[in-house]
Amino acid sequence: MPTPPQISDAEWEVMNVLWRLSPRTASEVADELCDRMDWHPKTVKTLLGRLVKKGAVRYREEANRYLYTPAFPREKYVAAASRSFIERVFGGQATPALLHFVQTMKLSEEDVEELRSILDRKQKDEGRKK
Amino acid sequence: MPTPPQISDAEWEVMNVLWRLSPRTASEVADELCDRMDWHPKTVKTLLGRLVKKGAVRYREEANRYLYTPAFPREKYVAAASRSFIERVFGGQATPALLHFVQTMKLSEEDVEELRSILDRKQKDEGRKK
DNA sequence: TGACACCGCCTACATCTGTAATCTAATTTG
DNA sequence: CAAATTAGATTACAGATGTAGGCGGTGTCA
Repeated sequence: MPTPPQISDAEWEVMNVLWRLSPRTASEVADELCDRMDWHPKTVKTLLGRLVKKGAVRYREEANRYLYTPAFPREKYVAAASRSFIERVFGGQATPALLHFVQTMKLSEEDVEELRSILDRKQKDEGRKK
Repeated sequence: MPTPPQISDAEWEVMNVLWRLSPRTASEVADELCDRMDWHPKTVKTLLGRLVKKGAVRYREEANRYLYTPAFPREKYVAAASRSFIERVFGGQATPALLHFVQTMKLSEEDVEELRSILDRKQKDEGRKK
């Protein structure tokens, strides 16, 4: 299993579209991003090409058009990006990172409730493992 | 007050040293990083130079040596990096990011306790504001 | 006092990134 | 069918980044 290739900020935007909706033609992806990001269609095409070259995206020809799909699940990229972010910004210490987020973010009543219940579940699981 | 300039991954390492210990001479910073990162001293000097040029680090000459200090507090950079990370990876939705972290991270008993108490405090503050 | 070791400053250089334009072959359109 | 549009491939190009090397001044040790 190959490791997912590194992708840049702009490439993330493209991947985000494909993770939400795929397979997609280049133009469909471009439409989305030209709109949301105010990018030139050519730019989107270039990014798709680079993603294919580095193996983050695959395509197949079908009914004489190219359909693009992510080559790796979003979760892999989320995990890798999270790790590298925490590494850089918090010296690899995840707990300070987490505390920072919880402290600085504004959370709705429901968010807080959900967090509490996740913590409850985690504690139970921990206990069970031991 | 000007906005903190963008800094790259390698530059973060340098800043991390200065945020922990400053003011520092270039060689002191270099020693740390040559060790931890296995970088050439020249590389560290270059990075320091770039950081000075872009205004993220200031220096003063004192007893004929240069002493470097961060020009902005770490918190500013942490906040900016967090925002851009969440933007890229979670489409700007901070809550899913947070839930993801809490779910995937392994947390000690104390971590969970601390999180709970932060949540308690937040809820109380919210109530007070209303 | 001469050779050396460092210092900070300027230069180097291959990649990666953002942001397209051009070229060419296929497709749709009048 | 010829012209125009489109799609993908190739090329462009400047600024950021990682990773140093070289140069000229100066303090150091023998």
